[in-house]
Amino acid sequence: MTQARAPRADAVRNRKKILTAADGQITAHGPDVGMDEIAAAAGVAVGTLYRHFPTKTDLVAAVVAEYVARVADDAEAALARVADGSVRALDELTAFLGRVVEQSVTDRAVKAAAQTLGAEPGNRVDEDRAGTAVAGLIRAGQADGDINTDVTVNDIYLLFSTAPTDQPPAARTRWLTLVTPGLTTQARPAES
Amino acid sequence: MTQARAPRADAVRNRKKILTAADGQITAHGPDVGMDEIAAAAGVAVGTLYRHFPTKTDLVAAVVAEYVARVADDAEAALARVADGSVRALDELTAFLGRVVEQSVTDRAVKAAAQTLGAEPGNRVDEDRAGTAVAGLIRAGQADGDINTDVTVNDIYLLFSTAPTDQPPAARTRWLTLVTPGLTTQARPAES
DNA sequence: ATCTATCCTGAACCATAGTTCACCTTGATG
DNA sequence: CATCAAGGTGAACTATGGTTCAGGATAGAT
Repeated sequence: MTQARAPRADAVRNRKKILTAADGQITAHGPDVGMDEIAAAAGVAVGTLYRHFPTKTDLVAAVVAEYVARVADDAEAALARVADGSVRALDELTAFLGRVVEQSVTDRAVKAAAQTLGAEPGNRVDEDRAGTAVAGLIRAGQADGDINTDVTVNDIYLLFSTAPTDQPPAARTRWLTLVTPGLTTQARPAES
Repeated sequence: MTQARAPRADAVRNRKKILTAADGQITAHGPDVGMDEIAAAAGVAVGTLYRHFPTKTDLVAAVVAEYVARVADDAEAALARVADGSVRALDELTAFLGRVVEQSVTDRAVKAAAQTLGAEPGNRVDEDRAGTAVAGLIRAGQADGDINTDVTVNDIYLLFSTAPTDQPPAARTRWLTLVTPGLTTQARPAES
């Protein structure tokens, strides 16, 4: 067992700066930001990007992975609240969807970039975590009689992937209103 | 008044071939197909593309315009059928949405290309035609008591723009099922 | 049949953006 | 401190893809 040397402190710092900058730049200027611009935003030279991520695809994949992890955390927190019994599962699920759509300016840009570059999310672990949590929410909602019995996790994914991310907030809210009834057992009441 | 000379026959033919090829290629290989590939698919040299469309953006804009025109025709036809009184407006609207989602492999790719290149659709005329027709369908459906009173054309646009185009047919169908209840006054019955 | 304006061709040009690499800096270990 | 390998730098290289243009072909009019 040869003792592996620990990575240098500034290297760790830079890696973090790069990921943050990449996320920010992709969100702000779309998937086509140059590596140069990401590097500039991170206050680092281009070469440093390539030291940490062999290719742009890898960099984007890392950003996506981080995003997925955040979503997974969110979903698990929601499920925990439901388990406490303090809130209805349907409400929690709706709120969760809302939050995702909220941040989804990022989501869209990042996902688009990922697709364009053919990047694999890499850590399917977090994806599964999110899926499991959402499945729990759905089951709970069905037990309450609020969520339609034929609804599955795939349906949530489907809606996810079609969220109107580049639209203004009002449109995103409206979208959520329009889409929710398909999951529930209740008809949607007309708004004022 | 100087008499403008009529365009040559082969030029007209080529223009059509180019538009068809561009549509096909963009649909098949995404927005990033090269001009070379489009030219090859059209059986024409690159220079010819540039004779008809000064820039790639213009070419894409033209393709989008054609697509919009087709959708407008479809919507108007649907409205006409409703006016006959032979079909319910809600059914016709749903069917219309279904058809759009059906062809929307094209839609998505083309729209994405348009957005990437910042192409203006150009003939807002056809867009208005589609909008007017859809508005008519909605009004009719509301008169029937089938469509929720707060639904507007913008809602339809919103759903349009979020159609899961790159998904397999089964997913698209399911999506339509999930989304429709938001428009109607009825709750969705669970599927088998 | 001839003529010419219109149209087509495709090799070459150029701008952009990802990627490399030879050289310099610096954090950590002794 | 002294040392050196890990880390950082940024000019230069390269691949890709939109765009141009000088020369050749052809539809259509006379």
